[in-house]
Amino acid sequence: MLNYQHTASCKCVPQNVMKYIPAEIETRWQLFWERKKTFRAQEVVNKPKIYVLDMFPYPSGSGLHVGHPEGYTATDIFTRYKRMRGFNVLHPMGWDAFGLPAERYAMQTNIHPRITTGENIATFRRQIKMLGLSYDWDRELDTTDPTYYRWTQWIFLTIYNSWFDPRAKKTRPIKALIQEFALRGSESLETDRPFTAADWMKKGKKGQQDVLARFRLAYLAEVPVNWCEELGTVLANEEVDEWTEKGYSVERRPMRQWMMRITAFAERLLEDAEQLDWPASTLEQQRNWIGRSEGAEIDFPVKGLDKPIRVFTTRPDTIFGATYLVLAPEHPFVETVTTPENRETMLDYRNQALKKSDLDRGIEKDKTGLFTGSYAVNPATRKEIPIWVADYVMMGYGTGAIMAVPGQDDRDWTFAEQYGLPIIRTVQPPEDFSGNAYTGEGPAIHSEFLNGLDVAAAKDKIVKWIEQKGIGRRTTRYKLRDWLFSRQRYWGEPIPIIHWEDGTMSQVPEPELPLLLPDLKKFQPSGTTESPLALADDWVSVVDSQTGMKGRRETNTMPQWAGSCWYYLRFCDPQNPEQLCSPEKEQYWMPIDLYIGGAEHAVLHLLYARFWHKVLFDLGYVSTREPFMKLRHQGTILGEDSRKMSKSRGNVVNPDSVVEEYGADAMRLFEMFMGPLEEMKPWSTQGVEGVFRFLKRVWRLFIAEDGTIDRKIADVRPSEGFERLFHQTVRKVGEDIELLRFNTAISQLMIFINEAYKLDRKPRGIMEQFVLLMAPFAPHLAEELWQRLGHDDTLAYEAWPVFDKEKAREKKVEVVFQVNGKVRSKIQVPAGTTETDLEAIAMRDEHVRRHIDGKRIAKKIIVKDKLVNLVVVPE
RNA sequence: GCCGGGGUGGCGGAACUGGUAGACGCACAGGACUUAAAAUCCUGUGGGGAGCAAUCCCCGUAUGGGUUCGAGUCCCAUCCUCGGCACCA
Repeated sequence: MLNYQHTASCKCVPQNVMKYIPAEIETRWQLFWERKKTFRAQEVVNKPKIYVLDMFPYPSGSGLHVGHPEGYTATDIFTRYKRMRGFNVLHPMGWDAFGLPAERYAMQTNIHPRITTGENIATFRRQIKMLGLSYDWDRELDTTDPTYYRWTQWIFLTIYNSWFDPRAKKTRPIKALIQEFALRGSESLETDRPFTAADWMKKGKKGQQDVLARFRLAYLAEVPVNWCEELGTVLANEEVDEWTEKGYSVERRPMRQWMMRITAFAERLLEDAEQLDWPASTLEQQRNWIGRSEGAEIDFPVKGLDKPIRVFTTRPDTIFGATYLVLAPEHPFVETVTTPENRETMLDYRNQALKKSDLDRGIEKDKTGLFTGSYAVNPATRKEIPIWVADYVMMGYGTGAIMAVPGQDDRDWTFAEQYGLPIIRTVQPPEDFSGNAYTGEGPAIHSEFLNGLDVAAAKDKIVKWIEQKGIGRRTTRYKLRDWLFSRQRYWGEPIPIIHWEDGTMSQVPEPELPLLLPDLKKFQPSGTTESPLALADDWVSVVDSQTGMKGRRETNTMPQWAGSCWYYLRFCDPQNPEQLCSPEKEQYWMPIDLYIGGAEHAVLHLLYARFWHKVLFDLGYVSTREPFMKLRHQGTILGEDSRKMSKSRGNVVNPDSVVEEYGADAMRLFEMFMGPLEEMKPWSTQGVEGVFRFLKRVWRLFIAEDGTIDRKIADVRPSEGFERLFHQTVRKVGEDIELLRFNTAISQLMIFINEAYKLDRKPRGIMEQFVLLMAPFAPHLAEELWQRLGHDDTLAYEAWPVFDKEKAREKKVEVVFQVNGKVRSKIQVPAGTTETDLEAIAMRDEHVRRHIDGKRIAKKIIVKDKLVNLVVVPE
């Protein structure tokens, strides 16, 4: 049944073609594959599955870059190999097509982004098809297609309608929380503002929504954002660098924005990452980004105030050295603790700090700060310590307040020196220590009951003390912040929310999805901080048909990451009109067995997608904890001058011209032969010529000058040596593909060809099998040869050659004779020659004798099939 | 500064759990074919030295140490480089 769609033969082969002309062969086979749907994945069948995914591209106006085919070819080789090994392969491609460039182009030309996006996709599709990649094109998808973004919106609503239950460490429907509040209030949940069931009922719709917003996984909040005036949009912290590098400026301002509560998943994102087969550096980056740190929260009473200042520290053991407190400028206590005479300068200082982004604050080396005029009490020493405000403390991390311990912290030391604040060491530095703050290990000093304890023990003891006194507790904090989800753009998924005039909001009812983007007559920024959608009056204004209440649609759209957060799920069931993906198909195909894409997505895409996946997992829509089991990055391809490719340097290589000149097979082969997949490596035109020459050699080995199969390929028995090489080649190529080491697999194919050239008669059976080995790498050439060898079906599902371990074994091996570790002689012996025999041969060897004569043999090391090493000493 | 990856011929890169360093390709040189060139095929090619020669000797995987019969591979220190993070308390 499997091959029924492949059995028709292609009748259009011009049998007289004798030269290797890639353009001719390649277009013909690409057409064949397309017509026969050769690479269509089968629906759930009783066959091992494998899901191999490329990170889908943003179809930019400049077309495919040579970096794209690198990863795509790698997965293509892998999947073609797996098909031949009997796997049901899912290998799809699609377009991450929402994005700022199309919108900016629309603003300049007033051409709808849908049109430019469509054109760009057409270019990308053509270029990708020209490489002969074995995608199942029936599953092609486009994030800007309403039938796709309908489900992006659905997922948004699902997230909006969920909360994270810290007791179960799990996502639950918001309905469950509403029920709980109605029944028991907030009693079993930790919250700043607790309430009873009765309170809840009295709150009213708006009041209840405000409470729920504090729990929903998607929520609106007033947050300081990175606003880019030229782009007319906010940017996520992660995106700021990208745009500032391009020369855009970003300012800090508070805005009401949609956020996603990714922080609730920090621990799980960290924990579950341990199971993943990902590059160490990527896991490390994610760990870094999440930034877990263990420590304690401690309350410091404020003189003349009934509320204490709560600080977070990872070094509670140093509390006896806490000689002052520092609040972030944004800290809510700043106004209350600042004494009237300091008020004016303080407000001034705060306003300045607010304008700076975290980035700017980081760049400034000098620390600035102001004394508030108030004092707190160090609960350990019971001494009064001054409260300062300084912008080296960030509101977004910990509690936005620190206990400053200059003796053990470099930043605090610098600040303390600058403002003449006391410094007390509470950890004894080693005698030879000459620095300022000492952050290393050592016994506690000046710390009363902690004295003598090492850091870990002191931490333990002081935390117990703090908890006993009820002034704090052990906690874990994360650097990870909630994900700023809204963008002031037109070309993105509309957020399906309506804001009503009574201050409440509601979601667009599910049957009304997709909420389509309105057509705009003119593409221009709204002129306010809203997206251009605000200009579409008809679209924005809504009236509730039942109550007549007026409302406005949410005008923010989703970030580009949204569509790529779940596309891998849609590929499993791309046309399903009822569900984002049927559970049956999801269970069959997921998780992704191999995912290849750029390292630049190490934190952004890969973290966001994992987050959404976990929400969907908790709610039962997906069956795996993690989406991407094995991840690899392709290395950057540099220009021929070993520098980054860029238009300004004029070293950009265009895939179109490479394919035109050498063909897709040569392009594929070269990109794989350049070096290890993950490494950065320079382009080389001569290298392309080298692999092109190899392909021509393969061609000429099979095809005689008159275009028929070369008569040297005949039904003869292979020599033992050639047969051995063949079996070794099958083994090596198979192993290397499994390990994604394509460069060494190709070199083995070259070795085989070099040997085959030396033969007068080439055994047909082996040569045909060799064509199959070539197929994943140079599929067009392989198909062509396969057909000319008399097969009338595609080789895509031919069984991968098997090797015989016995036949691959070398019968003779070279053994080296060393004297004192230096190679003095080499001989050929039958494999398996015993140690005793080896020793005897070595002792007779004239080269060996020359070096041992007149000396005493102190030691003999003999390794079978490898070497004999004689250690001699002067007599 | 911290974390992670990596330094191998003229170049891209090979080298299994420590066991012949430089596979394969590029470039280069010589030869064959050709009127000639291109293409193609064959041979050679880490550096230095001795010899008419077959051959032999020394050095060599960033640097300096160490472990070992034996180190590109393991350990320590240093230098360089790429990537990430960076007032994260």
